[in-house]
Amino acid sequence: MSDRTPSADDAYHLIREQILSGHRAGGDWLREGELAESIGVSRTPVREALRRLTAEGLVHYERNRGVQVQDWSEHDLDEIFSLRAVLEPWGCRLAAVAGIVDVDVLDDLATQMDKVAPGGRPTDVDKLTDLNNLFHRTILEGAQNSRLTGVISSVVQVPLVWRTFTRYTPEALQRSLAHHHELVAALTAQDPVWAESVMQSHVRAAWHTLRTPD
Amino acid sequence: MSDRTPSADDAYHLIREQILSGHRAGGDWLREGELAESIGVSRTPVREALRRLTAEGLVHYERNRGVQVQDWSEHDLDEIFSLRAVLEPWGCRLAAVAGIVDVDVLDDLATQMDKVAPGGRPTDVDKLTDLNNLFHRTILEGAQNSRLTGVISSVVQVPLVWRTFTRYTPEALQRSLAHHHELVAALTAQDPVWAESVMQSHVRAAWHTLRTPD
DNA sequence: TCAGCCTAAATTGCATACGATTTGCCGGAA
DNA sequence: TTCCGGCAAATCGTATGCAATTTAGGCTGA
Repeated sequence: MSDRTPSADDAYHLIREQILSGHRAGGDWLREGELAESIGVSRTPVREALRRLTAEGLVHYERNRGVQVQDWSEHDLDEIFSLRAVLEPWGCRLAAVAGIVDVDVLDDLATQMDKVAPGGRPTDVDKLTDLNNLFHRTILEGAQNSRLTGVISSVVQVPLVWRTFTRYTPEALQRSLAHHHELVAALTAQDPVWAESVMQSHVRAAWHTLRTPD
Repeated sequence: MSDRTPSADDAYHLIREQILSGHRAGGDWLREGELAESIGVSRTPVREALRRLTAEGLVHYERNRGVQVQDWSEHDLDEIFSLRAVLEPWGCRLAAVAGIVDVDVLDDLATQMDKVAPGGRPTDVDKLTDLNNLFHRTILEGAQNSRLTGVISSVVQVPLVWRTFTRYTPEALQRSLAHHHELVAALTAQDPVWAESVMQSHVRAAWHTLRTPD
């Protein structure tokens, strides 16, 4: 009961992590046998993990052929961000109206992000990513619609989007960080229109930032 | 190669059908052994089906305890319809702009629904349900955003919503059928504002219809 | 009577084995 | 050389068996 193996949805988390981090590239085949061996379990739990990832859209499944990591085009990015640009501002407005978001937590997250990326130059992208995802999720939870939260997170789980900040210029990142503080202010003021429009700017700015570089 | 068993994502479709049709009520436990025997396969493919259903939110999974059919409250209905009321009108607007929806197909579907429910009294609810789902899906596909389509269908797959028409009064159903024809007209005219607002009326009317009776 | 433990049945979690399908390679014929 | 058939290797799909966990019931003792 001490080193209890939570068991093999470890497999799920491990594989998922490898995909989101970009360690497994789009198009790579994921072989059940290989994964099972590397994780140290049998194929059964690996298959289970792969089916979960299939349902979430992170991998692509073909009967009798296996699964490969989904790969992502500019078109996918547009789909994702046009959807986000509708849903996140709406959720942010709902959160402002409901007024149950803990703005102190939010403010703390925004400040931590400032510290991790002084001058728009991140020192720890993983940390920044975690903080950012938590920030957005916290706001959405304030909208009191669990399906909204679920839908957005299912759509955002794409390497390119997940690791958004690896592609930001210092200027873009600083603007993004400023948006966070403005969101805190709008939510503190419980002004739904303000909150919605800042979030809309925030998402659309991110969209363009990811589209143009490279 | 003639009677090739497509195999046991049969299991998936069978179980899913039983849930959506209300044959398995919310809260019912789904035992792997029982399902396997009734379907005529081993537990392995049944487990796979159950995991898919878990990912889709149709059933609730607890480790070492099994899965039970998700049960649904009025609050779930509100979550679903408030989300639909944002997404479907938006998708409808996009479809009107894109102008690639085959309005003849749509018109045909709307007409078929009239015939299946003369005077707002359905003769075959399953047929009506199928036609309605296909109608909505066809419009959404015209929005050219596959994630939008996926997100909405994942949210709509709830017995209460899926079998919407079993709870309609003749008047409500007739209004719904009229909306369909108006949607065809708006999409034919390629008027995004018209299309969006009709769809918004359509969804919100459905919401209230499902909320009030009983 | 009732709380608590302890055992047995039911059920799930995982590993393994084997059949089925697909893929890649090799040789032969045009 | 190129195309095509066929065989072997790789890989997936499913069945089965056993270990681990949970649940239910009865028994004991206060």
